[in-house]
Amino acid sequence: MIRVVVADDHPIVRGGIVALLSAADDMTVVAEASDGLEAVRLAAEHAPDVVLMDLRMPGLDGDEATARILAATPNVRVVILTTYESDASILTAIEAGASGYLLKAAPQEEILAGVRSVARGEVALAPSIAAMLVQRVARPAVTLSPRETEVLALVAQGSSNPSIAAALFVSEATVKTHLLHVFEKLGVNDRTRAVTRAMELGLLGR
Amino acid sequence: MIRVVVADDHPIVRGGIVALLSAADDMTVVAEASDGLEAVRLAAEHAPDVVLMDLRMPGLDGDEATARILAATPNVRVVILTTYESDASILTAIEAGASGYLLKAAPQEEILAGVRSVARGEVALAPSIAAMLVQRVARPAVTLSPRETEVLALVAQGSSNPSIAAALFVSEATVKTHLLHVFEKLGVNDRTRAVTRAMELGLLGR
DNA sequence: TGACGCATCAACCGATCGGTTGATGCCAGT
DNA sequence: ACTGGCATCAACCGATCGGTTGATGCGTCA
Repeated sequence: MIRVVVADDHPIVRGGIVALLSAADDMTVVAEASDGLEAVRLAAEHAPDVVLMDLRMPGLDGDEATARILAATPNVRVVILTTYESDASILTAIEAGASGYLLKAAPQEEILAGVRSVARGEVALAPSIAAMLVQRVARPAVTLSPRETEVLALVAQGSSNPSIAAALFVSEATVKTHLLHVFEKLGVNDRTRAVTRAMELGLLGR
Repeated sequence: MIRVVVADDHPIVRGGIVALLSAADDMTVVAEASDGLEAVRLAAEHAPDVVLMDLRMPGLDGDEATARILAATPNVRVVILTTYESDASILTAIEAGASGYLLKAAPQEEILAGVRSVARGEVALAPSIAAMLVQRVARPAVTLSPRETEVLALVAQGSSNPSIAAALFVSEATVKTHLLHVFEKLGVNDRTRAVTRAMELGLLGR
């Protein structure tokens, strides 16, 4: 019997997940959480086999909750179940130690099979996530340095190079250098496209 | 007995919705659709009291499906049930004739109450949607002309004014004039902020 | 008819941007 | 010690951008 804690901030979605798992002969839902912090607390309290958790929740997101759950209860395995998110957020969850990443758009049988795999100690990835990881290994992702990200975020707010320089207590030449590095990394030629491209890649918040 | 067609492309979410409605004494789910086209077909076939439908679905989105359902079966009422979307997409659904707009994050009782209101001929709005509509009436939304939108989309792709002018077979002065109008309307001072602001407002696709 | 929104266009000017060509220094890893 | 990434900085220059000040013409609506 696979013991599961379910965490999702949408009650109607959580209801659907609980109903699906409860109908399976080999699973039982031992607790339900509506945010990341509650998921961490219930995992510690119930020591389930699997925490099945959304990624985007109020307060504490699923990736941070994953890290905390695994730090506190290393025998628990975490499966992320979410709508498609950016490559960057998927990778953050996997780097945090999630053993599975499943999509809500998947057929119900695929979600059940994923939970079972993870309970057996395997890794379960939705096919599109697996494909993304394969591609990522073949061609490592673009990353921006913290400073580059900081400068680009100010660009996205409409700041000019001189005003960014003033805000960050550096010279315009420094701002410009950071931006040129960003353009190189993202393969773009101007600030506006850099912003939209970074958003597409999940490197800049929306 | 309120007869409902449920439309959502995520099987696990649809399962949660169906479970919730089926557990209510006064509701029965007469059919389930996994996309907008199927919702239109099932509404015509079953003539339910209410179609409870997601907004963002493959093939045909909920707003277009709403318009088609109402054109073909005017006695059916449509309730949109979705995660939060942009103000613009909410308005499009309401303009298409949806009688309700509910959020998946809502408590289950609120979703049931919303469906009952709509079945009675009333309008059901999630509180945050109602608040947005009130604000919208008090302060009408920004809109961009088709040409302004076209120019701004090219800006978002990193095109310079000269290249936009060439692409659209107009002069640079025309491009610049459109952009200046966009800046005025959006209350911004530069192209980059215009793009991000328009995305925030749902005026430019992501 | 007049007003408004939209689309189109021009010229001038200062500010900003992007590219280029360097440079220094710090830190971490091999 | 060396290398690479990151952060910082400068000067010059041409291209682009944004603001300003106009203008015309079309279609729609009251």
